[in-house]
Amino acid sequence: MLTLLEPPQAALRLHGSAGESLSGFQDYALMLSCARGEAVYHEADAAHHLYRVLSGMVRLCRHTADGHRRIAEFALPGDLFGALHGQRQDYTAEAVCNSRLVAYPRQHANGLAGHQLHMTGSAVHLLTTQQHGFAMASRSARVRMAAFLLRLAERSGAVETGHLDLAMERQDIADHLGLTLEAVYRTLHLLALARIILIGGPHRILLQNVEALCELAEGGATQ
Amino acid sequence: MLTLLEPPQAALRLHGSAGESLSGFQDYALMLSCARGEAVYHEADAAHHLYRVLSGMVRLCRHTADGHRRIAEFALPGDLFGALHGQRQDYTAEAVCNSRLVAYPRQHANGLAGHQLHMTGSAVHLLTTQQHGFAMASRSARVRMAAFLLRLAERSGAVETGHLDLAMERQDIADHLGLTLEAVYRTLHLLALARIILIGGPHRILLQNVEALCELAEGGATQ
DNA sequence: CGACATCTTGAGAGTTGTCAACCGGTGTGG
DNA sequence: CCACACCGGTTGACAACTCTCAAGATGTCG
Repeated sequence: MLTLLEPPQAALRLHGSAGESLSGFQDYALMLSCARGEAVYHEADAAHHLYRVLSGMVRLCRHTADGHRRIAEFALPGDLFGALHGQRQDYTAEAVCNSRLVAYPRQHANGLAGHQLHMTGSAVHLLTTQQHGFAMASRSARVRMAAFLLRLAERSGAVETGHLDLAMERQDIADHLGLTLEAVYRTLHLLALARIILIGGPHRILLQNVEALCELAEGGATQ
Repeated sequence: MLTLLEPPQAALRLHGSAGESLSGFQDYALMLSCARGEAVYHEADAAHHLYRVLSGMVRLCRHTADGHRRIAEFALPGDLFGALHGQRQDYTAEAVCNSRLVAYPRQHANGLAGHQLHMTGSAVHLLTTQQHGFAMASRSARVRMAAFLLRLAERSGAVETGHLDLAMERQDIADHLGLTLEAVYRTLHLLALARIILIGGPHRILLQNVEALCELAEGGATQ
């Protein structure tokens, strides 16, 4: 069973302690650490487990035929990820930064509070996917970036504090938003010039005008 | 109960016969016709029913603050639509062309085969939303159009026959793909010049090179 | 200190948005 | 019956935006 948590590509270190955040799974849950850049699993791997982020961040991505990468989602602390249905994983999961995860064997998840977990996972994923899809429907880099920052801020609780921690690299953001690396820099710079955000280093964004960010994200027209 | 099926905005005509395609719901299902352009329900209406398309096509859309319209999905014959959770509808549903629908009271759907229906609906919607979102991540009009045509062809069984029926207008396609009306024309024209499709009128597309369409939709890079 | 990855900015080319005009069918009223 | 308005479809010209390519700045780690 433990070997399932150690795909040959990833140097995951297992911890003895059990997960503590999901009732009913303690006996089967396994905690694991994952260093920056390490893969938790790869696309088409056997989907034996569900994962929950305890700390850090995980990116769920695919690679297209022509070598481009598309990041479907960033999983934040508290988020579940891993294929709910089917035998194989849909995405590759990689740690954006040093992260701690809990792995739940899917057989037990299905057996115990399976339905609830199913529904929760599905509903959350559906909602988040819809929001992202709507943002991507706009072709403007400003709108995409605004929607991305806003959603990340809401999910990480940064709307109140105004302090947003961008754990991922610029290239990650680019692959998530369907933009180029340069467009990400320019757009962030643009938002900073407009006094909507303040860039306090590569991984620190201060939200100065959430209102304006909302307007951009929502009302954003075509281009 | 019948009044629920007749929101004041839509002149829906009810039929006496019950739906015949979903076992266990015949006693509660109501069949209804909806003329081109009519609304089945509006965003934020009370979500009392689930709907299934028997014939025709329904667009699920929202209107942004600045008056733009975004079509999240086109529901084809066999597709379910309507909010699964929550008290209110997420989208406005309008008939693209004269359509026949079946309405299932959600309370009975939840009571009887509720879980299965839930899961089916969620899973289908999630899959379809993901695919669309991935296509939208590309900024190229060609890629978006190719993915749209391909997915519509797969869902309507047009891949085999090669004959695709575009019931919706060009503006509907534009609002679905996040493009302008003119871009839709140009892109279709471009695909026609490349011998990938053949335009046999506003609502008829002949698929001439599905391979090339797949390559465009999948391998499509950023621009 | 040097190598390397990441971050950042600049200049030109390409694609799409914007604006405008035209075409064809349909419905309506004189 | 015909003129007209109207809607959907279609195409062209220009501007704006982003991508591409390139170079430099900053920072991290050996």
